[in-house]
This record gives sequence, C-alpha cells and structure tokens, in this order.
Amino acid sequence: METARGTPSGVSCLTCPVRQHSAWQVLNEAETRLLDQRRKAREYLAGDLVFAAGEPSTGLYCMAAGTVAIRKSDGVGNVIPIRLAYQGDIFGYRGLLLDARRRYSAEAVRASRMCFVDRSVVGILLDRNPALGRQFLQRIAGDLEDAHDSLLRHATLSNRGKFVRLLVSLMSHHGSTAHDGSQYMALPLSRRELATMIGTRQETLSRIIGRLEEDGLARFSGRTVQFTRPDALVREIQHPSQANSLS
Amino acid sequence: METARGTPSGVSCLTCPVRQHSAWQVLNEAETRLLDQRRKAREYLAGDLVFAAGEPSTGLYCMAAGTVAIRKSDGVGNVIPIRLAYQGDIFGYRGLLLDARRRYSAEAVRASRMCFVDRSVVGILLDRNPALGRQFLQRIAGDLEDAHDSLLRHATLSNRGKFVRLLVSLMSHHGSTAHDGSQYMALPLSRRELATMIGTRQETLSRIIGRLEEDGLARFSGRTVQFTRPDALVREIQHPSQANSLS
DNA sequence: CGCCAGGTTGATTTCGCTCAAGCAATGTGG
DNA sequence: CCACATTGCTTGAGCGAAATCAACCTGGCG
Repeated sequence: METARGTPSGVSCLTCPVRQHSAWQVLNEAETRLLDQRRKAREYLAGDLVFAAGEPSTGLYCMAAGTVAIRKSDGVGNVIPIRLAYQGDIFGYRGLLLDARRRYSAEAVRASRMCFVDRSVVGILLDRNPALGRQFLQRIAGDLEDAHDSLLRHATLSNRGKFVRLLVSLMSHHGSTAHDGSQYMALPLSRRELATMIGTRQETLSRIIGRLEEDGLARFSGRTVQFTRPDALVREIQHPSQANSLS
Repeated sequence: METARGTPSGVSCLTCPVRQHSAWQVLNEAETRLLDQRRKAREYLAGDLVFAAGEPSTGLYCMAAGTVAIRKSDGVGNVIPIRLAYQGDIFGYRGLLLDARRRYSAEAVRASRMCFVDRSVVGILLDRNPALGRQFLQRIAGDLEDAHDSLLRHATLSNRGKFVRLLVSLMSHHGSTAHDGSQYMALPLSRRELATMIGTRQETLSRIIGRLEEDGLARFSGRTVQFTRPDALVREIQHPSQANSLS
C-alpha cells in the first residue's frame, strides 16, 4: 500500500507521467486542463471494490498506480479474471460508451490510486476531439483481440503451456530482473484465481507448479515466483505445439 | 446456392429488408442512397474465401443472404471458428476501423450474397453521421461480450453443456419448428469444426452426440439435427452446473 | 489456543485424447 | 458400370491427464 501513497495525488494531468502512454495522449493542452480540473483522484486498498457488475456506468477510471483486476461472473457464482489494469491503463470505458450497466467487477488487488472521470466530462471531450473516440475504439478492439487469443490458446495449449504463458505475461508487468539474470515477482492473484484463468482446478495448478520446480525452470514460495531460466520459459511457449498434442 | 441467387442483387439499399436491423439503420435517405450507389454486390459459393488473414482491409461486407464463418488461426495451423455471420450482419469492420490487416479469415459456408462497401465510402459516411461510428462501436463491444462469454463457458461448462449451448444458438439462426413442436436444422459446420468450437476432438463430439441421442433429446442424421424436446435442452443450459462439476 | 483461509499432497475415478479400424457417401478414372 | 480413392463420421481399446474427494499443512488472527 505504500506504493499508492508514495506519489502525491495532487499532481496535474499535464505533468502526469502516465498521459503520453494512455488514451489521453491525443488531447491538446486545453482539453487536458479540462480533464485535470474535473477528474477526481481516488485511493483504494487491496481488496477494495471499484465497481460491481450490475451498477450503472457513471464514468471511467485512469490508473495512476497499483493493480486492478477486472472479473466477469455468470449467474451461479462462477468468476473468471478477464484482465489486470496497471499504471496508465484506462478501464470502465465499455459500459460508459455503451451507456450500459457494468458487466464486470473491478477490484483493487493492490493498494491503488486512480482518477475517476465522470461521464459528462468524457462526453465533452469526445465531442471536442474525435481522435479520443478512435482511441477508445482501438482499446476495445485490442481487448477483443486479447479475448480471442485466450480462446485460441484454451483450445490448443496444454495446461502447463497456458500457465507458463500467463506467468510470462504477468512477469512483464510485475517482474524485476536480478543481478544474475533471473526474474522475480509477487503474484497479484491467488492460486485459485490463477487456476481459473487457465481453466483448471487449484489442485491441478499446484501439481503443474511442482513440475515446473522439478524441471528447474522456476521457484515458488508463497506469493513470490522466481524464473531461474527466463529464456527457457519463453522458448517453451514460442515453440508451440502443433494442434492438440496436449502433452 | 439457390437461396443466394433467389433474390436479385439489383435491389436498392433503400428497399433492402436487411437495413432496419443493421448498423445502417441510422443513415438518412441521402446517406443510404450514397451507400447504394457505391456498394458492390458479390456472390460466393459454399467454400469460397471472402478474405484471408494477413490481407489489407479494403472495406466491409454486409450480408444479404447466406452464412459466412469468421475464423482465427495461430501460426502453427490451429484454427478456431469465432462466429458466423448471417443476413443483416456486417463484418470486416474491425480491420477497417483500425486500418489494420485482416486478423481473421472469412469463408462462405453456404452460397452467399453480400455487398462490399469500400473504405472510402465508409469514411465519408462516418464523417457525415457520427451515429454510425457509435453503431460500429456497439458491434465491437457486442463481439467482445460474446468472446468473454465463451471464455467463461469454456472455464465452467462440461463439453456436453458447451455443445448443447452451441446447438441451441445455431438453432436460433438456422432452425425451423415442426408441427409437433420439435425443431430441426441443417448444421452449417462440419463435426470437426463444431468440435473445435467447444474445444474437443471430433471423436469426443461424436460420443457426446451419441449420448444426446441415447437421452432422447435430439436426433442426428448427417447434417440435419432434430430437437425432439427443445425445452429439455434449453433447461439443461439454463439450470447450469455450479462451478466445475464437469460431469 | 482453536479456528480459518489458502495451499499442498495423496488415492481414486472419470474423462477425453490418441491410435486404429470400419463404414457410408461421393467422386474418379478406366 | 465397376474398382478405387477420398472425405466425413462413428466406434473401440488403451492410456494419460485431470477432476474429485479427502487429509493435511501452514500462517494469520480473534
């Protein structure tokens, strides 16, 4: 939680290091100033709910620091993580742009700081700057691409393959590299959730983890993971198995 | 193929029965006339490729009749069907709006007739009528929703459950109801493709089909399916299994 | 201290993938 | 018109992977 409180929230959007990587990059100075005046900085602790499925969409969120998990659930208690949002990511635009109720829940998995932008402000900016609409369109198209990639991988990869992919992707956001070339990170999700992301049970994941350790590819201890040979893991998923040889 | 040739392609967009259900519904008469003048009607036989992954996106397609399968493939020969497009559906907008190369392939699975609309025309219409952009945005968001639903079902449903869902959804587009309340249709895809849509092998699907017949829920013969008790099938997926009781 | 959530481990069974054979419908060339 | 190949689908046997059920461990917490 120190990370979130570390940076003061009183800074301006104009100087925000996040801006040039976000959808706001297309705004000019006047528009950015408007955004800055009307935004509301909010802080969340790990476990806090940002919004829940079924709520009306009142605005969108721009991540300044931390990690937020976006999850989808059906009516009978099944929940799957859809994606994680990090610094610079904007989320909540789907419901807002469609003027629909939230179909996902968003929960801070670390202490996080983000700016809330009300729908009225987004509407003004969209009217003034058509490029912003195109930005959001591209984000949604990117989300769609990700979802289809997941579908394809679910259909073709082994559980181990899926998990390694997931680990490598998480490492790219959460990881640090040590002096000896190994990489390490703190897992942002529980094993149970990691298991549902690859479509298996927690017990199965536990055994997969055991096998990865046997093979000397990674070391797990609580929430921390270390890739002892990062290149070997990357090679394992870049040289993928033809069709369904689910071995 | 008679279905496709049955309706003359010389009709105007203004009188097209498809229009009021499609994204074009927001166009006024002048805009519709422009669309009509610049569209190019094209005919495809079953098996014909409309576009392939990797091609540049030169425009979009509006289905007048028939069925088109949109598929995604990775680099090593794995292919999964993403969705089927029917009369009134528009496809190819993703690549066009993002000005990107095709990421999917589109193949006519029945003889089909569709109108091709060049990117220049789409650009003009988007500039003139902002509501059209919103229409496409909603379509993409809908596609995203579908993809996430698939992910959730893949993670939670049994193979049988997934197949029944797929059947019911296909029936809603391809099916007819008989005098005795039973429903029937001709399957638009091969068993192999149906199998990949639910993430299994064709042999497994064959056994699932056998079990459905044993249970007296459906009858299969070649490409035709009959739901003897449609309500029982719907009940099977509406009263879904809690969590992963993959029985 | 006992309780609980999160995680691991083990024993058992079910499921689905693989390999292989067979079969019906369709096509092809002699 | 017949031998033959091809394609789409079904069926069977064997086996490996993963789900299930259950016990157990660990650390955190009232």
